[in-house]
Amino acid sequence: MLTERQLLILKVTVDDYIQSAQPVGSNQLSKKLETPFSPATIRNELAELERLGFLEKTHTSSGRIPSEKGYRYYVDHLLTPRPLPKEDIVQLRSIFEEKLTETEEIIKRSAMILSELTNYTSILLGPDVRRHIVKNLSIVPLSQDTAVAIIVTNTGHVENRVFSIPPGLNPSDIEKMTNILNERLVGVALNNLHLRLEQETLSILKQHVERYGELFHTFRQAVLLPHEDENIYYGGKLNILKQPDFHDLHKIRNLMDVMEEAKHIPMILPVGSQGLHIRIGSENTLTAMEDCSVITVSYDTGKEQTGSIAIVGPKRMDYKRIVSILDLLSGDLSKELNRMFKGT
Amino acid sequence: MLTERQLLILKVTVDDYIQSAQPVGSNQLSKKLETPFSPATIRNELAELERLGFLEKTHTSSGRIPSEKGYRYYVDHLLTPRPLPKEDIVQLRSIFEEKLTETEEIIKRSAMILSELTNYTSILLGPDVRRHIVKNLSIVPLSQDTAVAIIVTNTGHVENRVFSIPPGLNPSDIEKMTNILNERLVGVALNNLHLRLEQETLSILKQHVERYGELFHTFRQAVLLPHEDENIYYGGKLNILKQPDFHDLHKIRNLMDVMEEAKHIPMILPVGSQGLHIRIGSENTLTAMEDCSVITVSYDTGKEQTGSIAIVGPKRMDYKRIVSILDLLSGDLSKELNRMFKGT
DNA sequence: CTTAGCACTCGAACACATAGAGTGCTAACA
DNA sequence: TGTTAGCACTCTATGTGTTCGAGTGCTAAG
Repeated sequence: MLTERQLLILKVTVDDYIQSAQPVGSNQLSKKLETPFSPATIRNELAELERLGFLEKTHTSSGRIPSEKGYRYYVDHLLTPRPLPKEDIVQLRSIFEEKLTETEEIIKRSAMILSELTNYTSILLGPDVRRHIVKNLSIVPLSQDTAVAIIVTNTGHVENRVFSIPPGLNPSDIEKMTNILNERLVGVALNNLHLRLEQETLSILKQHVERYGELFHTFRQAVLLPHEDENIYYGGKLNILKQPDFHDLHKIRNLMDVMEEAKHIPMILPVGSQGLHIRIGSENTLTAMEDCSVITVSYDTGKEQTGSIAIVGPKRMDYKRIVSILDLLSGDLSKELNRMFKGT
Repeated sequence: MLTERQLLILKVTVDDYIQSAQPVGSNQLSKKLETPFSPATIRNELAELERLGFLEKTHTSSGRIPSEKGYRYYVDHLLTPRPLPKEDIVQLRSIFEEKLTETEEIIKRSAMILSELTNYTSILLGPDVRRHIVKNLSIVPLSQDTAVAIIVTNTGHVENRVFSIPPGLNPSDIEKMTNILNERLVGVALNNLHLRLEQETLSILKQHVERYGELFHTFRQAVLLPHEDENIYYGGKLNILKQPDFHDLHKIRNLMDVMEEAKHIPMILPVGSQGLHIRIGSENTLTAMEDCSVITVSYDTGKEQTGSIAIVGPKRMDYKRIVSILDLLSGDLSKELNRMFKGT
């Protein structure tokens, strides 16, 4: 068990290192502590903290830096979230100032403000498109052999895909098909659409639409998969380059690569989980992120749908500040989005 | 005027430096030349080429590297485009293999393939959305007070925007409005839409739609500006980090910053111009790009619409190869897109 | 005009010395 | 018994000197 003084020294050490990015020595600490102990005393404590695995040295005669275990302890027990400065709150709230009408816009904007405010990279995931509810379906013919299928969801999201239509098809058949689709599929979630399409509409189409087979087939193909990556929004991708912790070009490239790959996103932003989570260094599943810390938080958009936010920075991240910021934003975002879609 | 031999030496020097990124010395050149002159002779020529401003030294006793003037001369007079290797052609043509139905998809894919093939960054600009022709307009109500306006263009592009509707409006009025808009605005280009909206539809709406004022106002607001930056596609943004020429993190950040800013894009990709252009180093308008060369080419999509492609790399760029690649791709792209939209 | 020869220059790599920040340990102190 | 002053020690960062090699410019001979 750590003594009061050890806790204090650990806290101050981590705080100092987070702020300065320089190993912290006993002299510095001695000056900084409220109850000033001599450097020698502090050296003893530092040695003990190192023995316990909370601190590390970069080389034999250097000051101490927090180990991952140290950061973890700091985050779990020593984090005293202080209220955000007013100007930060103002800037965060500015997201909702200009009445944006689209979820997408608000999230985009949040990503930008977050990265400005934190100087780290922000990744935001919008509510899962696949759970949106179909509000309207339409088919607009473009040429002899192509048409565009448009699906509007309850959130105002619009999916659209060009598909080919069998040449020489009777235009009224397309209209009929549109009507049938709307009758049967409005109210269905996008991820069920495919299934329902066959169950509910195929037999009816058969009765009313000539050459339904070809048309149905290409249409079905078109609505098969919503673009999965268009739901990810980034802010401050280049902020990584600002961090003194990252100097190895190779690692930077790896990191940026991983973050942009849509397929890695679920590893960074655990989709299901609620609340705020902090992953430090090797606690991240992706090895490219072993030098990073990631703070994630979920927000909800009503109707049991959630989105999530991640801030990616160095392990030497300003945890206190980021936690406060994310707490505030996730709340605000939830409120705003719920307000927007209360009537849909 | 340069002698035959000087031309040869200049060409080989540039080629060699492009390939190795190392200053080129007289010994190396002597070995590499077909008619082998002694290093001493070559030194004399190099000195002359330097005096004329085509070559530079990094320090007094180093080999030579091309100056901007040198690159310019090389590009203008010494570039002998050789046919692309087969595998490159195969990879380029693979863009059109899987029959993509949307312009956007094809361009996205081109950006990716280009960056893979060149190891530089590619920026592609799609055909100017504002010149697309309205094919269909529709309004889908989402809730009591919001609706989404959807505009489909002849290219299959779909613009959509959520806007608010005055509460308590008669739903049939929205339908009426949609009909009127379709009657009057189909066939109009997006950039004229705003003007035509007022000229053609306002008076008719007045007659048929109750409380047309509020509805018209918010709808008008919604279709005001298409998102201008959604027409830019990047490939291999991180390839910059691969180039040995770029090591200064600060410059890299500036460069990447500039490229991602939509407002700078017109400076990189001159929208109006036809054909292939090469800008070397300080020939670029943006100071952040003074260490880069940019090769741009336009492609056409029929109906007098054009898009453009840029490859951004170091001044020490493989001009020969990139020019060949862009030549081929712009042709293929034009053909394919023209084919796709011949019937619209 | 070409080239061999040569003195010269500069950068990269390496060894070495020094200063400074920090440590651990011991012994003295309260 | 906990705290602290003192001291030897360690390691990094910085600067200096040396050497090696690649490359140059110039001169004089071919």
